[in-house]
Amino acid sequence: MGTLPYKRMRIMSNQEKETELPTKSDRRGELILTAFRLIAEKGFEGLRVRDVAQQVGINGATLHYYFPTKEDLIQAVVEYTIVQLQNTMKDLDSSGSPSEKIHTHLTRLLQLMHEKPEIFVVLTEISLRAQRQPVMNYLLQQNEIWQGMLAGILREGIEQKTWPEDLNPDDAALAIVTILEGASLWAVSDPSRGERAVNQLERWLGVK
Amino acid sequence: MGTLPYKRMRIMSNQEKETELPTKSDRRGELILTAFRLIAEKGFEGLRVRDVAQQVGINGATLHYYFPTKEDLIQAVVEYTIVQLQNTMKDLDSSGSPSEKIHTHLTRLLQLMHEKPEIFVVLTEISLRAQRQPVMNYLLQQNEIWQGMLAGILREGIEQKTWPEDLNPDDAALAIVTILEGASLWAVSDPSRGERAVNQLERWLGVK
Amino acid sequence: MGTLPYKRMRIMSNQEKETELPTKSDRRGELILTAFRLIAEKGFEGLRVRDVAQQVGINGATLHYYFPTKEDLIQAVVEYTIVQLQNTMKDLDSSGSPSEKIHTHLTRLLQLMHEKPEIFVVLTEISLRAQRQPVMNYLLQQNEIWQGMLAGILREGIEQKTWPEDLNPDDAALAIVTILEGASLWAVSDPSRGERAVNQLERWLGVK
Amino acid sequence: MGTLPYKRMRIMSNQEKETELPTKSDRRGELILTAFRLIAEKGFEGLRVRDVAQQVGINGATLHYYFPTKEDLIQAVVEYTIVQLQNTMKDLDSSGSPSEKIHTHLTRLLQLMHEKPEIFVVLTEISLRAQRQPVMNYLLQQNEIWQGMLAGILREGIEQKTWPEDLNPDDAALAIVTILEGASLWAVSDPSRGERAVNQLERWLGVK
DNA sequence: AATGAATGAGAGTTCATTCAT
DNA sequence: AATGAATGAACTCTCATTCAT
Repeated sequence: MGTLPYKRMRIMSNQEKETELPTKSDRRGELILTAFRLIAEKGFEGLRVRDVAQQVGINGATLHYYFPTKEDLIQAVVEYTIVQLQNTMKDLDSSGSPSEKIHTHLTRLLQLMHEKPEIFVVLTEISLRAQRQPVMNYLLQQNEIWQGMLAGILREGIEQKTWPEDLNPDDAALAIVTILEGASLWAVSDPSRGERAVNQLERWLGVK
Repeated sequence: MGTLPYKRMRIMSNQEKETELPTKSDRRGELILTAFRLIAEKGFEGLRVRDVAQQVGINGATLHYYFPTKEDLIQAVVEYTIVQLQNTMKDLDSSGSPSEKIHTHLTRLLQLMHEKPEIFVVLTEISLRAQRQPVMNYLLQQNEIWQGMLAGILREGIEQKTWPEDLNPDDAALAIVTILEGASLWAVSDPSRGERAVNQLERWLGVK
Repeated sequence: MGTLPYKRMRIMSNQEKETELPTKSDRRGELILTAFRLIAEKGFEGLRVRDVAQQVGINGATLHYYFPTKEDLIQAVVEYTIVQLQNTMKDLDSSGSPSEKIHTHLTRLLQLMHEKPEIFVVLTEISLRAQRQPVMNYLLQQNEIWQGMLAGILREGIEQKTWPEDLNPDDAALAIVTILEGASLWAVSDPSRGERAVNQLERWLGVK
Repeated sequence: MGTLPYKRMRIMSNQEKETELPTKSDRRGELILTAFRLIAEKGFEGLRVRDVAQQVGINGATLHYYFPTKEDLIQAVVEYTIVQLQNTMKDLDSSGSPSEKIHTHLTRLLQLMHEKPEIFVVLTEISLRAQRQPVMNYLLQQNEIWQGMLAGILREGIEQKTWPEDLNPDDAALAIVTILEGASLWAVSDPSRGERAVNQLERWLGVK
């Protein structure tokens, strides 16, 4: 099957529906988006508030009008990033067979990985940081919620004989999450990598 | 199967045989080890040459005698980290069935993840950085070599009917690599996470 | 005699009669009073126009409608502070013996030091600043006027044989002023200090 | 008696004997002295570490090599200032009648006020600050020690009938201290002020 | 009268690096 | 091999002030 020239199944893009965070007209949103982009580009290591301000076209002091400290700006980027991902979790609540739900969810994640690969790279940056700076625990919670939802669907599928009884739903959910975390690392430099790894995962799960 | 109270199969520890890089007596090695530890602890974002020097007990200026620039020190840490991992790749060349080779390899990796989880976290830091700073291409090459060796063994196993013909060895190798990369993210804060994910992987591969 | 549980002689409080500066309803007055309080609390070193505005409940920019510059605000505080003190100088013009005048005057000053100790601390801040920023010369003039009035009364008392002929009225007036300046330093943190020092002074002067 | 063209009684100057703090050759001392001078000149309000560094002829960053923070530098200035004053307290332990001790002590203080008037202005700055920043409590302790020593000598003099029995030694000591605190305020701009006030004080005490 | 947004100038502090010894 | 001292460049953040509305 290989690397698709991307278009598995057409699902309405996240970009099309989201109305959440930053409207282009508001400064706060611009700043978050710019900081987000710079983190994706240079990592936390290379993030400079002055660069963010400059790219938005405002004075460095003005940035502090919106975000008192650099850390506040980063926190906003974290929230923005998580919200982007939460949208893909809605599929797990939708109607359909367990197998379909998983497939739809993974498909949307891959689609997002093509459209906005930065999200996944930033996510990796954030995850690394979250283990050091306990302020970011919010991310860890979200991660567990996601994993829990996946395990629930797998459990449901086991009851319905979609998957064999000896499949451990928790471990399988963890494997799914882990593969996506691994894929996130390369989202920007080689997004097809994630796609191929997830394809293989889906074959193992038989959701495809 | 859950989280084993760690000891799957006794393989001689990496720590026991390695003689490679830093002998305790030499300053250069001490500095690399200390920088390595600090990167694991605080990320590249939080690495300060002054801290490295101080923890080794020397003056900050003296560090520059051994490593002219910070980047030189980082490069040495990268090499040290990769060497640690290369040791686990020797199993892939050893005798035994393809299935056994894969299992032995994964087992040694998990063992290392328990003994020196920092290696995996630093690896993630390095991988993120490698995509921005082309100086680190060496890492990417190693990654491809590893992936190629795994694919070769899988291909061998398919010929020997260990695995079905429709298994794509490249995708499966990528999935293995990807799951380990995902597990690396949590190696320090929750090493059992990696273990459970790899266990599930091994069940899918039937190498267990 | 020690520290009186304050109430030496009942003199109508300054607070009761003053009608001068800030009516509660006007913003300008509120700002002056707030700035005054903040200077007493944190010194000129710690005075921030933003804090003044915020405590009054207006925007920082609005403050500049009332006081174009920070220095203008400070000047208003200086005037407010001096006016508060000038009220105590009226006693020096009143009827009565020289000895009584001095006593009444000092009593009212101590009363004020208990009721509004901030005035004296701010006065010290201002006096220090006045020696550097010649804009504040007004304060120095007032100081000399006060000292002159005291010397005049002493001179009057010497003629009336209240005090011995060899008392230098100028030096004695200066000593009175100086002791009150010294007492001002501690007005907020320990107002009884000033009272005890002035009591001793009055014993030396025999006005008690 | 008026304002003497200064020379009451020749006492060996403090400057001549002190060997304590800053030798001109060492940077740390230079920085303290320069900061001290700048505080006398512009107050804490106007103290800028960059100015200190520049006047010493070093880079602003180098200052932080000696004093990690501005507050550390200020603390050193406080200690320097207090040490200067402590030298004058030695007279209080010397031999001689109570009256002579007091006179010698006050004379040395006036001498210092002429030679290094900045000490007294900085002292006033520090005293104001000490009531806000409890880190500076050391100053308050010194103040109480000084006052206690004066009271002790006065008490001794009362026993020896130098002073009348109804003199309250604590209040008189406080008055002495207070007059010197008041005189400190003008030490730089008009040092004769302090001299005249202290002269008057000495006449009241009869130590002259 | 009042405000949100913006700014320039500058504050203290950090950090990798250099250099004379 | 090692260090204390020094530095330039950069960093985040502060603050009085301005301006359009």
